Amino acid sequence: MTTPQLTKNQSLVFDVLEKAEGPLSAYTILDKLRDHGFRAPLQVYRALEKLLEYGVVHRLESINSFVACAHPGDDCHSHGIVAFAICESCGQVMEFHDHEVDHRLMAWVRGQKFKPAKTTIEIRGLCEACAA
Amino acid sequence: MTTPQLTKNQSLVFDVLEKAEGPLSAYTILDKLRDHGFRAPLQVYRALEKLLEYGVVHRLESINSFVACAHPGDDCHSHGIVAFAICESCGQVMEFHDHEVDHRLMAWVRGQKFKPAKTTIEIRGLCEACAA
DNA sequence: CAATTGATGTAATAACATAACATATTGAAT
DNA sequence: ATTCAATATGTTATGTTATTACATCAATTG
Ligand SMILES: [Zn+2]
Ligand SMILES: [Zn+2]
Ligand SMILES: [Zn+2]
Ligand SMILES: [Zn+2]
Repeated sequence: MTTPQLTKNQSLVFDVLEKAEGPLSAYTILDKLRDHGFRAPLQVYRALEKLLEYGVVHRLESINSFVACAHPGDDCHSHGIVAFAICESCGQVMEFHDHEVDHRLMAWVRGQKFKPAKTTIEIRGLCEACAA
Repeated sequence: MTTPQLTKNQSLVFDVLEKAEGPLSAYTILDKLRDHGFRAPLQVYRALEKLLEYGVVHRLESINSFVACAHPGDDCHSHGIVAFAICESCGQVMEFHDHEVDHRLMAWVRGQKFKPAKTTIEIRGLCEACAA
C-alpha cells in the first residue's frame, strides 16, 4: 500500500498520533483537535479509517486505541503480521514482527482451510521501567 | 486455575455461551437471559469476569464478544497462549495453541525486558464453508 | 449474634462507534 | 470552462459496549 498525499483531516489526526507518547483513543484525538475545528467523532474515525488503510497507523484492539506505525516504510510490514507489546501502566507500545510466528499461524489456518484477512497479536504487560 | 462451583448467574451465562454457535456480545447474552430475570448489563459482565478468571470463557477483543472455551480441562491451556480464528461471515470460532508461537513471542518480550501478563492472538477471515 | 465477605439488583452514566443526510472539494473528461 | 463523478467533510442523532455508585442479600465465621 503506497501512501497518497494525506488530506487535511488525515494529516491532523496523524500528527497527533505521531507526537503522542503512546496510543490514543479516538475521543482523545478528537479532544486534541477541537482547537483545529474538529467537532464530531466521525471526523476522527474517517481519518483513522484511511490511515489504517495506508498502514501508517495501527489499531490496538485490546485497548480501543490507535498508534502511529513505529516502522514506517518497512516493506515486510505490509504483508507480515505485526505484534505489539503494550505496557498497562505507562501505555508505551513496542511494535515488532516475526516471520516464524507468521509462518506458524498461517500454516495452522491453512491446515484448517481458513482464509485469513487480518491478524491481531497484542501482549499486555509491564515495560521494563514500569516492572521495576 | 481450578474452577469452583458456579453461582446462579455464572451458570446461566456459561450455559448460554456453551449452547451458542459462536461468540456472543454481553448485550446479546443479556437479551437471552431476560426470561431468567436478567435486567442489567452488569449481571452479565460480573458473571463473565469470573468465567474469564476461571478460564472457561474467552474474550475476543477484536469483536467485543465472548465464547466458551473449546478445550475445557486442557492443562497446557492455562499457561499457554491461545489463538483464535474467527470467521467474519458466519461467526464460527476455532481455538488453538502453538508452543512455538508462544516461545517466539515470549522470547521477544523477554529480550525487551517486558513482563507479559495477557496475550491476544486473533485471526479474522473466512472459514472453509464461507470462503467457498 | 455481629461482622465479614462475596454475590446480586438497579439506575445512571461513561466510553466507543456508526448511520443518515447535507454540503464542499477535487480532479478528470468533454 | 463546464459538467460530472468521486472523494472528503460537516453535523446530528443514534447505536453499542462497559463501568461507577450505591443498596441489598446470602453464606461464613468468630
Ligand atoms: Zn507498523
Ligand atoms: Zn510502562
Ligand atoms: Zn480455551
Ligand atoms: Zn464462516
